[in-house]
Amino acid sequence: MSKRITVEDVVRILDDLSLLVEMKGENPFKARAYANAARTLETLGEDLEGVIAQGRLSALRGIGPAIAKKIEELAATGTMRYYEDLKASIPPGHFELLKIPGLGPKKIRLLYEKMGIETVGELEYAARENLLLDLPGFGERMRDKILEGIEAVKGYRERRLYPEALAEAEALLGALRAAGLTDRVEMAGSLRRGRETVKDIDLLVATDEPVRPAALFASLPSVRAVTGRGDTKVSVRLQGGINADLRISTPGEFPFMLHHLTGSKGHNTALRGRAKGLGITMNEYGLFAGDRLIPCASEEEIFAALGLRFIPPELREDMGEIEAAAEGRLPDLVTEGDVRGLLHVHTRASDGALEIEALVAEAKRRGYAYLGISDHSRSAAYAGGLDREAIKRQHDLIDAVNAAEGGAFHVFKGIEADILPDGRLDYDDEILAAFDFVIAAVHSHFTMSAEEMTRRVCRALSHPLTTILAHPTGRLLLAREPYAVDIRRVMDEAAARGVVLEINAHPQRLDLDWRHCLYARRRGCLFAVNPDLHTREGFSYLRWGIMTARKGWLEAKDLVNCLGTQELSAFFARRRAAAGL
DNA sequence: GCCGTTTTCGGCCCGACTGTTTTCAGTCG
Repeated sequence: MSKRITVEDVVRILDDLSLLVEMKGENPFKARAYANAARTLETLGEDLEGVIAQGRLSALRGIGPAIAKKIEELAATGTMRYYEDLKASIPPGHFELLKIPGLGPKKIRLLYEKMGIETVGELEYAARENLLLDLPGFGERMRDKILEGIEAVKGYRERRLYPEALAEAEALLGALRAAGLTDRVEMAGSLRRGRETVKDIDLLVATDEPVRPAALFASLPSVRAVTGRGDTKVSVRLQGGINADLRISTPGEFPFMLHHLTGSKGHNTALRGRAKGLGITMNEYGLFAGDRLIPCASEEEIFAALGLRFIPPELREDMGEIEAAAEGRLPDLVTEGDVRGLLHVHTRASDGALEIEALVAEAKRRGYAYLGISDHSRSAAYAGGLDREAIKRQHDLIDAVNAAEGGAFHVFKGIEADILPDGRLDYDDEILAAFDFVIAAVHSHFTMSAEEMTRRVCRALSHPLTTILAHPTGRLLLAREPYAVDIRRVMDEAAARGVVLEINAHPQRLDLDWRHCLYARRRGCLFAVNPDLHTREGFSYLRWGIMTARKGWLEAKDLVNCLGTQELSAFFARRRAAAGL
């Protein structure tokens, strides 16, 4: 019985094959063929197993007899011979080298053939020792760029995206809870605070008998190695490479330890300062008035003992939360349940996987009242940007869907319009005016100076038909730094123009960053937590966006997609009326 | 390796940028 192969597995392997073939120096069009096949499957609107069972694989665009045969082999046996062989013929470190900006399959192959470089470490050595300068295509600038890239890759290697770390942590928690050895088991650390990337997993258990939970934790199947072991703490490295710490506390000390391990460091320091002002000493074992322990059964009671409302973990970043809690002006943080609909949704008309009807069905199933469709604009050729005719077809379709829904559900007409290098939007005003809302987004020319980029984005914000600014910094967590831009000036401009700031909920974006939300909110900006979804799975991204909004102190009233259909419709209409176009 | 026919093999998306090449190759989105 082989492991069930998902379409995501196949897509990943086809993308790998594309890279491997290119690194081998084979026909580049063969590499592209694998990538094309991956894109087809990525946007497959039906069940892969069904397609295979019916022998229809090679009928799909971009999948011919050879690739179909390989996929069938994979589905039947769980492995693909060709892929395994190819992978074995290339140093495993070459995949990591691809993460260094400026290095692609060709240059990596050259480094390997001329210099025998297989890993990031070897490349760093060669770059520092000036050994690369003789290679064609490598000069001093390239050397500096490589060294910069290596620093970034090293930093990324230590961290994980939040959902990945959360899944690992939940599996550990589940195993500990299932064993029933402890009174309480909780996550702590940056994971509990909802940080966008996580360096290690912190877990905490309460028990009077620490030996057995410690032994259980150290022997879990997902543990690769035990890296530290004391009376109250076990440190391990998991199979996936991430580190996890289990702290063991007594039931009585649990709330204090939970608060302490949740952090942040800055929050704890500030809170200890407040305690000291009240004549109270605070550490991970308790609150003490002199020698006397102030008993607290929960975090709520700890905060109360310090004269504070409960501070949700997301806010514990030393951003003024203690003052706010003291003055009773903590925000009433938005929850997933406050969200009424999703904007920024892609369809098959550009690079999405689902048709509008399927998107509507899924949105209704999840209890939403509306969707805002926003495919890519024409300049995004690589993503299948819409031309005038495609827009017309889509609008006719949306009108038909809305008519059929009879008001029970609403689809808004939107577009994700590229912000061109000079700051203009990707269509003329006549076309833009046909949409209910316009999402402006930078998708190209990332390497401008901060001055130029800021001017570019601000010009787009000043367009009267711009409704939302998408992923304001363009970052990809653990993969690409934000482009150079004066984000404060961008937020000022958005506030002045009434443009909504997107909190892109894709776990690799989470952009606008929560650190900027407070500033923007004070300037009077509104926000939209947008899934930027291309697949059915994308519906679940909303969770990460809401987490980010909560870290940014946002309430339901700050988010336009917490408005009801009529109110949002009126909001869009006001924007368009003000544009006078 | 796929596609579409020019039914048997030639073309495959592309524009911009970067660094190094003085006419272009590789990378990126």
